[in-house]
Amino acid sequence: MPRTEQQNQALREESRVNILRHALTLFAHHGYEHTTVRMIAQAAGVAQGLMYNYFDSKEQLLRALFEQSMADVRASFAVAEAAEGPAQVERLIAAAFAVLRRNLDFWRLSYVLRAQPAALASIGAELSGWTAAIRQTLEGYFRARGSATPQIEADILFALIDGVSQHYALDPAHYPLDAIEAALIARYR
Amino acid sequence: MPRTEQQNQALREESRVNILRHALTLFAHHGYEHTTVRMIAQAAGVAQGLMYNYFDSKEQLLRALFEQSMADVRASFAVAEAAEGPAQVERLIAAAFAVLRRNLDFWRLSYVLRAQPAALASIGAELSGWTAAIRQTLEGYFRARGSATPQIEADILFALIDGVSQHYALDPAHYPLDAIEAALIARYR
Amino acid sequence: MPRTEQQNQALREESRVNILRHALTLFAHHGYEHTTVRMIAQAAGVAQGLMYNYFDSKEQLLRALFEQSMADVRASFAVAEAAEGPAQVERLIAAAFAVLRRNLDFWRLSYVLRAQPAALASIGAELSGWTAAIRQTLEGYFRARGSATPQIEADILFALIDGVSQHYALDPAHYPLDAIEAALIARYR
Amino acid sequence: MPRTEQQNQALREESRVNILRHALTLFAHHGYEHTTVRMIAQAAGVAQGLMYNYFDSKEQLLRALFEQSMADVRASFAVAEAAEGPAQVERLIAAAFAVLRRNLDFWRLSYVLRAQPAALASIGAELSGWTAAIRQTLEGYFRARGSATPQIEADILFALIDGVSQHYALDPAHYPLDAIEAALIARYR
DNA sequence: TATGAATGAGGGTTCATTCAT
DNA sequence: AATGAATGAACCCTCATTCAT
Repeated sequence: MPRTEQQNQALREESRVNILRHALTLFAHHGYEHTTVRMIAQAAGVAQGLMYNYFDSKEQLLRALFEQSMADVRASFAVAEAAEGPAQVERLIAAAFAVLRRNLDFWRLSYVLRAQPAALASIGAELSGWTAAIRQTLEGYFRARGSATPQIEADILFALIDGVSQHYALDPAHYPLDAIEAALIARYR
Repeated sequence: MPRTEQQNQALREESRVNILRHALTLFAHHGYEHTTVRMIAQAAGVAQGLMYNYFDSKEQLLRALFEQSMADVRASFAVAEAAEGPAQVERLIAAAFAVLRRNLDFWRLSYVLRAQPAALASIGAELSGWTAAIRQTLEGYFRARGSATPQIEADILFALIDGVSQHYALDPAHYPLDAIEAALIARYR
Repeated sequence: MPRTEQQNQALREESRVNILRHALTLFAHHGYEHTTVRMIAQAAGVAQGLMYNYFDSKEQLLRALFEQSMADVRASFAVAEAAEGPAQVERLIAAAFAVLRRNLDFWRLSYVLRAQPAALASIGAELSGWTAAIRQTLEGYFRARGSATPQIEADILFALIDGVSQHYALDPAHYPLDAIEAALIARYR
Repeated sequence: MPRTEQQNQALREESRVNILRHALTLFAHHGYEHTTVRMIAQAAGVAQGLMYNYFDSKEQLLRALFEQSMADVRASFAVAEAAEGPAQVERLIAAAFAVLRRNLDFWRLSYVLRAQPAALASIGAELSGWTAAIRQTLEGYFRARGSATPQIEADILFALIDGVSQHYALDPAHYPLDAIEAALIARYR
């Protein structure tokens, strides 16, 4: 007897997620170009062709990966940002690093994509839009605080968060993210 | 009549530099993987095979490129850092951005390489060592100023400079680097 | 309650015929190579794997298809040929075109197979044998009529019927098959 | 020292023609789908990749092949048609079979392409246009002769030539093309 | 020194076929 | 009997590299 619709859906979802998970890790660590479809299949423990049951191409896999991770990140950030406490800037800093810690491989992947030619970099458009929005939020916070140059202030803090995030992503085991986070929050209080 | 030894050497050097220059631009803009040997040859106006007279492989070309650019950058930085003025930290900030402006393509390339698998990323070892040294220098400056947490201070400023540099490299035409530089120098005075 | 043996057999036969019918249409219109097993399954409204319950492979499906259609064609032809009337050649011409009209897709398929490599073309052996027999029959007719070169006459008429059939198969909506048939019958009376 | 421009051009032309020739034979005998790029390269005695120095894709190779052969065929036909003699229809018949004999593989290929799905069949558009023109010419001849139904006459002779050509192409060693040609010429005198 | 035609390993992708249910 | 997720061989194609000139 054939599997039920439900069984099939479960099987499919499992395979899809399995492939996505391993693809994220590999893309994040080896880059898009150096990750072959064969590598992903091997890491996921499936045949090479299976990927094409779920994604139209390697690039579509990357896209799907990005969309899903992006959704995760948005959600993570919303939760973190919604945390208690009066001070906006501090909350945003904490939220950014919380998201970074929770989605490290995705963050690495975003740095990989940033350094890509237009075609692939376009995948990061959503990310760029989102981060630009964060920068904008920051600018609003600084303006509300009465900063004389809120735009510059926002650019600076944004670059700072991005720089710290990238340094952390390069070597999470040794980078003193906690201490830096505390220092930044203290400084921007 | 055959060329003299000297003429030959001049020719060789010219070809070598010609190839290196175009390779840097292409690698910086399209990434290492998306830059083909044919593209470099075409941009440089020479035959594909010529590259192999000067470099053992595409990767060796990248290595050579990196070494030479790195030397340029060191020199640029040394000059900038040697500029007059009492304040160490400010001088370093200014030097960093001066180098960034002068070596934009190299800087882009370094961000491209950061996002590469181990094999290629190892090329950036020299850069890493050098930037670590700068971070160390920064730490010394902060210690000399009597900072309570010079290491954290150094990490923060270093991340800040790196973040700003990267944002500038992504869109130099619109990024307010001058204003940010001024603000940073004022802040760290 | 399980199905009776008879019900099962009916089901099987229905599925088999269903698959064969859709395969014929697809092979005839898209060619053997460009018709995927998935396409056949989809057209027939069944799962891909089902085909393998009835046929050992895609090629065996083609073979079975050919056998069955060939049997249909033989029967059609026998009926048409058995029609009243004295004149043998005319009757054969009319029979040939009647069969062509009734089995257009099979005819298309036979032209597709003719242009195939040995392996697949061998499937058409039965067809070739049969058509050779028709040619032989024609030769007998011409001999009976007292033709000086019955073999050549047979070859010519056979080529003529084949050529007309193929041109008709390529564009049945516009080809004046009726008029041509009438002209041929008049000519060979 | 590098090769001269002329030497290079000769090399390229030789390789191009070499590949085209073997591709024609293979396509004609095995069909387009069953001829792999590897097979062509092997038959031509070159590396698989070389084909792509001359043609953008396997399909473009087919196109180029078709264009060139078509030009040959047009020329052959023009020469044959220009031969002495008053009678138009006879001359055309003779020309058609002369071309067939001289370009047997191309003719086979055209039958292969006729049985292809739209995408590839479109390659044969030029051939179709040309043959349609011949049919039209035939119609003119019959009209000039005072035929009551020149269109039907043209269709019939055209189908006849096509049918004979195809039967000859299937088995040139045994098909009595000479005798058939003579018979046809006699009949249409 | 310099050229560019030629090579072939390895990439992404398709699809006939298998098999657990 | 029937399903469709999974398999993997083989396809077309790219591109770093070689080599005769």
